Parts: sequence; C-alpha cells; structure tokens
Amino acid sequence: MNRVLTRDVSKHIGKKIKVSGWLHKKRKLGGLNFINLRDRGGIVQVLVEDQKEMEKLRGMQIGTVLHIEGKVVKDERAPNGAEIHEPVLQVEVPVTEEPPIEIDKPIDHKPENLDTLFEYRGLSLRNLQEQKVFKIRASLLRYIREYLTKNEFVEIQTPKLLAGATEGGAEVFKLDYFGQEATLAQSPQLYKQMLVGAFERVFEIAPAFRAELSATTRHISEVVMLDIEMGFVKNHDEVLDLVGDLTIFALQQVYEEHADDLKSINAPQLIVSDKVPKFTVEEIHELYSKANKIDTTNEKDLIPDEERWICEYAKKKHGSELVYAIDFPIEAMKFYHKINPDNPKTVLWGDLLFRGLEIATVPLRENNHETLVKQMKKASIDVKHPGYKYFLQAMKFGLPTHGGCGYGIDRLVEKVCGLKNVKEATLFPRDINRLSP
RNA sequence: GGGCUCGUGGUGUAGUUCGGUCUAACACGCCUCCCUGUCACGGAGGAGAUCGCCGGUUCAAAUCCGGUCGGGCCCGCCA
Repeated sequence: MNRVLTRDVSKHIGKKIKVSGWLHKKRKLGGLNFINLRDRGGIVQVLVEDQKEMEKLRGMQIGTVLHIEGKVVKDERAPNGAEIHEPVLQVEVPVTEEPPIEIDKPIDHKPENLDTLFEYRGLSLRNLQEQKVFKIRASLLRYIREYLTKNEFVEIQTPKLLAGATEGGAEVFKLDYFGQEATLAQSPQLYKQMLVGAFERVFEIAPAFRAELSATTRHISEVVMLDIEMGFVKNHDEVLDLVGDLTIFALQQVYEEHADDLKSINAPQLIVSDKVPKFTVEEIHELYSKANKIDTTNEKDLIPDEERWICEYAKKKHGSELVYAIDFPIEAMKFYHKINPDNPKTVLWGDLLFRGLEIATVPLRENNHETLVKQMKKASIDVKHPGYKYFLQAMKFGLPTHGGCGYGIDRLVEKVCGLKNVKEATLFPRDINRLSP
C-alpha cells in the first residue's frame, strides 16, 4: 500500500490508507486512545480502540517511527475533520528513551535558555513551531533567487579558502593549508567584483566566516550572506533600489505564503511601502540627537540605538519597516568603496535596516584602477599580496561602474520571524562558545 | 578587547535579600493505575536534584566569601 501524507488524509475518506511518520503525542483515555502522527506534511490523529494495538506503544516515546494502516473517517471532532480508525500499527524504530526536551509544545526561547535549544537542536527542530522558522527561511531564499534570476543575475560560488584577508575590518579565521597559512572567507567581496567583468550581474548565497569576539544577539561566526554585484549602474540609487525592491518583494511574498505560520509564531505584521525611504547618516544623527538629547553628531557610524530609533521613525512617518541609512562618513570607509563626488566627506554606501537591525550594506565600488590603488595604499594594503593581486588584475582590464550588497540572511530571517536572537534563525549556529552540533 | 549578569531533578522555575522548620517546593515530562472524543485531556499514586565544580568562613551553607568552569546580555566591531 502506498504512503499517504498526513495533509492529504482527508482526501481519502472511507478508504483504507497507510501513513508513516513519528509518534508525536499519546493521549490515553481508557478504552479510547488518541495518538498523533507527524510527517513532513503535518499531523494526523489516529483513534486506537484495540487494546492490543495500543500495547505496541507501551514504553514508546515521542519520536518512535511508525507505519499505520487504517480507515479514514470523517469526524468533525477530529483536528482536520478526518482521522484514522481501526489502525494496525507497525513500529519501525522504537524509541524508549525519554526526550531531553519537550517537542510537542512550544519551546521556551528565553535568552538564558537558548543554550538548551541548541544543545538538542536535532530534537528541538522536530517541534512544529521551530520548523516554521526554517520553512520561512527556505521560502525567503527561494523568492530572493526568483527575483534575482528574473533580473538576469547569475548565481555564482566563490572560494571560501583564501590566501589572504579579503577586506579590512572584520577578524578572519586562520588555518593551515598544506603548510601555508590560509584564511576562511569573511565575504566574497573581491571575487564578486571580479566576476562583474564577466557576467555584469552576479549573486551568491553562501557562508561567510567572522572571527570577531562578539557575543551579542546579532553575531554568529558562520553567517549566510547574500552577496549581489551589478555592473553598468547609473548611480548609487539604482543599486539601493534594486536591493530595496528585492527585499520588499521577498517579504511580501513570504508574508502571503506563510501568513498562518507567521501569525502562529507571533511575527509582527509587515509594514512596507513601495520604496525604501532613505536618510543620510548625518540626518539620522541630527534627528536622533534632537529627539533623544544625546549628541551623536560626531559618531562615524550609527550606534545600535540609532538603528532602532530610525526604524521606528520610518515606520511611523513613512509607513516602512525598511529604511536606508546612506552617505556614511569617510572615516568608516573600506578601500573598495567609492567616495561621494558630490560630498567627499562621505562614501556612496548605504545600510539597509529592518526592524531596528542592520541587515545589509549596499555600497558603490571604486572602479578606477589608479584611484583604487591609491585608496589601498592609504589603507596600508599590500597590492602585490595574492589576496588582492587578482582583484586588481580584473580592475585593470575593465570593470564598469558597479555596486552591490552584503546581506545577512540570518538577520533577515530573525527579523521576519520576530525573533530576538540571530542564532534562533540559524539551524546550527556557530558563535564564540559553540562549535557543535 | 571592555562592562554587567546567571548556574537548583530530564526541561522550565520558586527558594539566595537577612545562613537554621530546605529532611529542597511547583509546573511540564517520565512510570503505574483509572477514564469512550481527547486535542497544552482529566484524576489517583510514584520515581527522579548531595542546589555547576573546588576551596574557605561557620555549631550550621542552595543561601556568605574566593577561585574555577559553563551560559546569557550590553558596548566596541560587524551582516
């Protein structure tokens, strides 16, 4: 007999079917017993009246792998209007050990208890509520791919084992590579720029490794980044708008497809407008300083509280939970950024913020070989180092005006699902204290 | 790198302020039994913790002190 998925059971009323899955819940009421069976499609209720059949489940814990044959009966009292009667149970994998955490009820996500959640991650993901986050994550990535592919971006994969650091700034992991020192890529930055010379438009969804000693709710040491790079752009706004439109599209699609899931995990309602509103860093400093009586006008970057504040501001005044901070001061620039020709104290660089958190950086690149070399020397970078040599080679042989983004997928999922810690949006998070599971 | 916090059965917590009736309580889970419409089922009973670890103070330590290990949060930095 062919297997029927639990979500399709109600289509077989009156027929005998077979379902396979995991024992999810036992409710014994004496002569009448209910068990729930979980498979990839959800849950089905099985009514077990035969004591001999029920005996097969004595000592069997949640997670026991079962095959059940029985008759589908329509009944208003059953969770989906139908359930399985007169079942014959076959235990494929008996589970006799009590699960260390509960998986049939919502799992506590208090910060101090997240460690337990991750210690038993393989089991906690069997919880239906936990799974929703990762189904939503998968859908987000699907819609992002869909949008970019439609706009003629080529999906690429760049090496993660590198001969040197790709950028300044973030700390990198060092490792032994056949006797030579190698690093783990903290971003595909220079590779994706090189590939603009070949494909014009590229994107990559891949892990990036950050060795920073940051223990906060928004840092993990292995992150999944969406990197986009596009050539022949007219100006910075074109790049900002593409990344903004992409985000609005993916969010709207996911909120439509997963409306029930998002509601059940208490995700906030989505508020977005047609375009992501933009504020210069200077404007944000002024607005924030005025509203909060704290002077941030001398900060080179936004402080975390400003990021939260401007998001609230944009939501109230512009009906958008997405907001751009643009024109960062030159003190914070990286060597490959393009200085703003209209205001040389600033860089053509925007940060995309969502629900109080920086989720992407969206700059324009310096594509003049000579200017770039100057900027690298100013940043004390060895232009002959193998980590930069080939990047400069591509630059020398013609890269058009281009820009793109580094986009934190984990952070996006966190905020979409209304979670409080980026680790909760990651299947197996890596942080300064955790390298397994 | 800096600062602040927490550690009690399998899980989540109470108790720690002010040491003593803590012989450590509650909920969930687990075990046995009862229960014919449960769906966070209900009821009766039961097992399970030397209170992270080491040392100190004291007649007496889950509780106070020191060290150590393991978490969490914030800042810096970043996605």
